[in-house]
This record gives sequence, C-alpha cells and structure tokens, in this order.
Amino acid sequence: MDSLPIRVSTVNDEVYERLRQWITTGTLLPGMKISIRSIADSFGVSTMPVREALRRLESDGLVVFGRRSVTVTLLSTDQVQQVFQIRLRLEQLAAEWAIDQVDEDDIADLESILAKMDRPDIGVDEWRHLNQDFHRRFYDCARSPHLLELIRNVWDKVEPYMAIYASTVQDFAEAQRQHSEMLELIRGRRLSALLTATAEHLDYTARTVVAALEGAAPPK
Amino acid sequence: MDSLPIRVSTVNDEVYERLRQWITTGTLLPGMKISIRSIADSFGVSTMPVREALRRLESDGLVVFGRRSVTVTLLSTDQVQQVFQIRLRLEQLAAEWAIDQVDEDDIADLESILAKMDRPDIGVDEWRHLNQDFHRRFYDCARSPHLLELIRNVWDKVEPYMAIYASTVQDFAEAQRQHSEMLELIRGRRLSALLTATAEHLDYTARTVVAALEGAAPPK
DNA sequence: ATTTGTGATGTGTGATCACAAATCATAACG
DNA sequence: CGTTATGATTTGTGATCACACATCACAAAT
Repeated sequence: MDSLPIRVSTVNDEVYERLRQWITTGTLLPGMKISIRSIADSFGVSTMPVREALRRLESDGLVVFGRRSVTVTLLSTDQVQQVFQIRLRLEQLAAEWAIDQVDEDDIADLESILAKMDRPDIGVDEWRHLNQDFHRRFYDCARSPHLLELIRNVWDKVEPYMAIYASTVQDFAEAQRQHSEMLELIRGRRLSALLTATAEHLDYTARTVVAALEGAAPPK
Repeated sequence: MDSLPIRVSTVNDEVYERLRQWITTGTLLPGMKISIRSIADSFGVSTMPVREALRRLESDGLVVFGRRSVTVTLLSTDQVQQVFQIRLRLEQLAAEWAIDQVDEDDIADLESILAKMDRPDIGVDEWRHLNQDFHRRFYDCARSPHLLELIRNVWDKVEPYMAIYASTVQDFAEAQRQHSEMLELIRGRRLSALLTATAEHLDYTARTVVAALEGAAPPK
C-alpha cells in the first residue's frame, strides 16, 4: 500500500521557491547583490539552506556567484533577444506535440483562463500571472513534463524583464488577440498556422520588452 | 592594465565538475544511489561542498533528491527520445546562427577534430570525447554562450545513455560520414540542407541509442 | 586633486556537530 | 516459510563556528 500524499517540504525548497519568485516578479532586480546572511536572517533560518537554494538558482541561470558575492543575473538586450529566440523554438516544439494530444478539457481550461484575462480593469500583476497560467497550460498539452520544465526555466530567465515591460504598458489588447488566435488554431489542429502565430506572438512580446528595456534606465 | 588570469577554483566547483563527469561518462550509472558522505570522504573534503555541488546537478537535471537519498537521474526510453527532439531544435537554432558567423578558423578547427576521429583503431572513450568536441565546436560558431550552455546541459542529460550505446558499438563510420556532410554544408553556407542533415544525424543517433537501450538490461 | 597604501568590515567557503527520519537487518510471530 | 515488528545503523538536513579574501573607507603622499 503506497499512499504518497505525504508533505515533505524542506526549508531548502521553501527558500528556493521564494527566491525564485522574488527574482521573476521583480522584487529582486537583475544586477542586485544578494547577501546570504541577510536572506537567512529575514527567513529566520540558517545560511545553509539558503546556500543550497542559491546553488540551484545558479544552475537555473537566475543568479551568478562571484568571488565573494552573489548577484541576480543581468542580461544584456542582445541576450534577452536570444533567450526569446530559444523560447520560440521550444514552444513551437511544444505546439507540435500538443496538436496531437490536446483534448476538450485542455480547450476548456484555456478558454477559462483567457476569459479571466479579458477584464478591462485588470491589474498588471494579475494579468502577468494569468498570462503565465495560459502559456503553461498551453505547453502542458504537449504531455511532456520534461519539456514543460525546460520551457519554464528558459521563461523565467526573461521573466524579470517582462515585469519591467508589463509595468510600463497598460494595453494588453494585442496580446489578448494573439492568445485568442492561438487558442482557435490549436482547437482546429492547424499546426503550421499555429507555429507562425506562436512566432508572431513571441516576436511581438520580445520587441515590446526590448523597447521598454531600452527606454528604461538600466538597473544599477 | 587589467590582467587577471588568476585561478580561483573552489572545492565546490571541483566536486561539481568531477561528479558531472562521473555521471556523463558512465562511472555513476543512472538510477545509482549517491551517498553524500561517501563522496565527501573519497574526495577528502567535507560534506558541505558536495551538497552544494549536488544541488547544482539537481537543477541541471542530472541527479534527483529523494526523501533521504540522492540518485542519478534515470530516464525512460520515451524521455530519452524527447530529449533528443529538444536537442534537435536547439542545435538547429545554433546552426542557423552559425551560418552567418562561421569563419575560416572555425572550419579549420572542425576539420582538425574530424581528422583525429578518423583513426580506424580509435577507442570508444576517445571517440566520444572527440565527438563532443566536434559538436561543441560546431555550436560555438553560433557565438552565443547562452545557447551553447543550454545545449550542453540538454546534451549531458542523454550523455549517460550515449555511453551505454557507444560501448556496444564499434562502427562509427556512418556517424563520421554525417559529420563530414555537416562540415561541408556549413562551409558552403547551405542552411536548409544543414538543417536536414542535422536532423538526420540526431535521428540516427537517437535511434541507435534507443535500440541499444532496449537491448541492454535496465539498470537497477 | 588624484592616487596609493592600510586597516576595518563584511561575506562566501568549508568543517564539524546534533538530530530526525528513512533504511536495513534481525528476530518474533502467524 | 513468509510476514510483520523492532531495534540498530545510515543518511540527509540544518545550525554553528573559524577562516581567508574581497570590498570599502579613510588618510597620507605625490
């Protein structure tokens, strides 16, 4: 009898998730120095689990260990664009796999998420959260946890800059239109059209983010 | 005057590289349990740097932390095939970028590596090493350290199974022919042909590895 | 006013210790 | 003989400590 709903969240995992969220949501900005002891104190734990969590974030590419310092990874504009290119290839692959696997429940969930995003007075934070939900639910149709996690990792690398972009823009109409289009295309199993739509959506997002990046002052 | 080629390798880094090599070369087989204390003792260090190194390998996807155990990641045949699909997309992207950036030095280096692999009495370990060199040097032409590292990470996930495959086969003629073809195509800047050649090479490799995997007894 | 040397401070690194939980071996029981 | 209970052992987790080095501030010299 293997009952496995046992909760075994360790301190390390907790710190890892929290720090990851702090980085991707913009609480910790790219280029900022991180003090292991400060983090440990503010969480009320020892430095050890913080160190292990930071090592994981290092391999995720979200933080960089220097000689005697840890900083949030800072990407150049070129690097941001490259990551978007990588994201595109991975998400197109997910789209290919999803076409053959998607069912009615998937469609219904996606419609539900999209409906929540259609509120005109929606806040930026909530919109970003739902945007993440939509895309993740979308890739989830590919039925490949491995690919899903990889996309999530790459996604999170540019997520801090998405936060900067989202805070300066309040018009999500175009993005919403593209989402609707993608949903229609996957519903109709129109693969090639879905691939181009995905490319257009990501290109649009990348261009908007880069524009916001160059308009905004570079973080110190 | 900023000459700073000072070597500052930490114990953590050392352990990380060694363990990574042990996993990718097959010294530590997929599914094997890892004892943090044993590793620490065999390296003559404390458990601390070993723990941090293992956390990095966890985010790399090479080891898995259980409730009270650490094991080398064990992939199913399906998962191995999926990783090869992901590799293909990333390496095709690298090929696209490389076409516009490759110069004579790159070609010369690739030819040199290929020449070393042409020895008929070459050992499997040496061949695998040179094979890695060739592909990495190839992606290096894309001039994107970020993409290069990502490919390396994904590559290493299936590398343990490449080791199993390589140990059972002693005929590298077909792979060598495909390498030569890829080199010719990048020399002639023939992008679309290079993309299909890359696809064929990776498909061939994946099929061979999967065949060896199903033929071999699953590791306990 | 700029540069350089020196000391104080802060910070990551690595070692050691204590503990709880998982694992395993052995024995008791059906 | 197979199954379960139980105690010993192993092992990851987290805390604390000592240390070396990077960083910064201030002052003295150019």
